[in-house]
Amino acid sequence: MSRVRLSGRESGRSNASERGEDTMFKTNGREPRRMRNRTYTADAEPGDTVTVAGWVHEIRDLGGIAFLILRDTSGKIQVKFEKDEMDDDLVETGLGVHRESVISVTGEVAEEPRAPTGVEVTPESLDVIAEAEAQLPLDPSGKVDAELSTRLDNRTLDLRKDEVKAIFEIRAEVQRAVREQFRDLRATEINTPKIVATGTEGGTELFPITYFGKEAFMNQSPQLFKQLMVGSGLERVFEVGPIFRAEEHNTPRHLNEATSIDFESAFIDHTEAMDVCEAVVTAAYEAVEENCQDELEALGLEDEFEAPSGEFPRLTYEEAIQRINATGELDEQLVWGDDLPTEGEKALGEDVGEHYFITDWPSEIKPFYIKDHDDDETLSTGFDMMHPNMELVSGGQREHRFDHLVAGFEQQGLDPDAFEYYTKMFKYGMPPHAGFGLGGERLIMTMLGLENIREAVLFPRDRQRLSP
RNA sequence: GCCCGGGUGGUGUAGUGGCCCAUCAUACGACCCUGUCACGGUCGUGACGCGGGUUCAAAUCCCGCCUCGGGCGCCA
Repeated sequence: MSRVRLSGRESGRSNASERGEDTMFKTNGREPRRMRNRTYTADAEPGDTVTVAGWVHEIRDLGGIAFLILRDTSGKIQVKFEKDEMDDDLVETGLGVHRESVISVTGEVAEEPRAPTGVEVTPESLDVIAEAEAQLPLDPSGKVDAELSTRLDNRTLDLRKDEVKAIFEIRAEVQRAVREQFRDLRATEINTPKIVATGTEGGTELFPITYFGKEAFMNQSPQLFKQLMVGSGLERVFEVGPIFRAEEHNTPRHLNEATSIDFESAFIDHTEAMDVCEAVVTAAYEAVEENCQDELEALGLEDEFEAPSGEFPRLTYEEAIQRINATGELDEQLVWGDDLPTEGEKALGEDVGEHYFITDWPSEIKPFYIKDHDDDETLSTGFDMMHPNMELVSGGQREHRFDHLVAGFEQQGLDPDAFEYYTKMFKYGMPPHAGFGLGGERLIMTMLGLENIREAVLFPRDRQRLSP
């Protein structure tokens, strides 16, 4: 039986124990003495005398002998109590703690084939650092399920479960890979304001706030700011950051605070933006496949997980509605100009069976800042990138010509003056540019087959949830 | 915003008018058990979201409220 290993650490990421001793509790000389030489359970080697610290996962008392399973971020280790041969106080303390209490145990590690991980610790001393209450609001050992709502109310305990922790390790890896891919493409990471004076499009619901007595809003997208930056000396930028939407929807795929992965570049067109989009999503999958095998295993996905290979099919809007109509899944046939209903998206996704783009949308159903085709102004350069189950990305070539931009505002019933901070920069040399916004949580959700987008956020904000 | 469906011990559930001072699992408490690994065994503690109504009788039916989930619309 193989030992529980430190998640992901052996696959290229830095490992404290490889650099020498555990540094986590050594860098600060003011840490309690007993923490300085703490050893991760996964690093406890037979013959060593170690101090391991973590949570009491389970106690199995067989009478004359008892086992305490101690869990930390690296895995679990068995602590053995032989009652006749050990100090009574030590036994009483060790076996008297409630599950999920934090303890530290110092003792010798021995090879033991009968132990779950092949090694076990015989305690010489034991400290109860933080006792947990007897009744827990959810069961971190996973023997009894908890509903999502209960889990979100008790996220700390929820993330003591390997399969939940794995989602966020993977999320971190996705964000790392995405940043690396953007950096490889010479894009500069930027951070734009989340408190703004005006919305991006005006149509979508915004969260109003008071800003020193003035009306302000939480930003629903970095769209306008990232466009302003392609005209700057940076030329090509990306941002991974929060967006806020006040829509009162109640679905497993919407959040009121979400993470948007945004990209925008000067001197590229919408087809090149699609190339970047494809590269970024593929890079995220490949990084997870390469560096997160333990996490995929914890989620039971080790066999089925597969990075997309090759190019994503690019369907025009017209082809898309024809294919949807051909599936016969919809009661009414779609006609040119219709937005794609959820049911249609699903039918098409099933038909295509992989990530794909929908291009050449009718101009009228795409936002004003998306450029129309030069040879056909009824056709937009806007594109969506779809996972078979849902929309992940929206992007396009942007309107960089001042006159056309202002006309677009007016056509959508927006007051160009309210956006003067934005439009005026189009008078001083704005290059042609394109980009996209990718829903970070939707990427994680579809990648891991999560049933609810809230599972991809530590502390989701939805229509009814404002805390924790 | 419109529509639909839920809320039963700490947690997850069974229970569609009387068989329910409510089922099962897990947790918790006590006791037994020297190799467990979802340890096992015996006993015990613990719940019908809130308010009102119908009825001889309500967890169960009705109304309001609170709360959770979902469908549609919408969605960078």
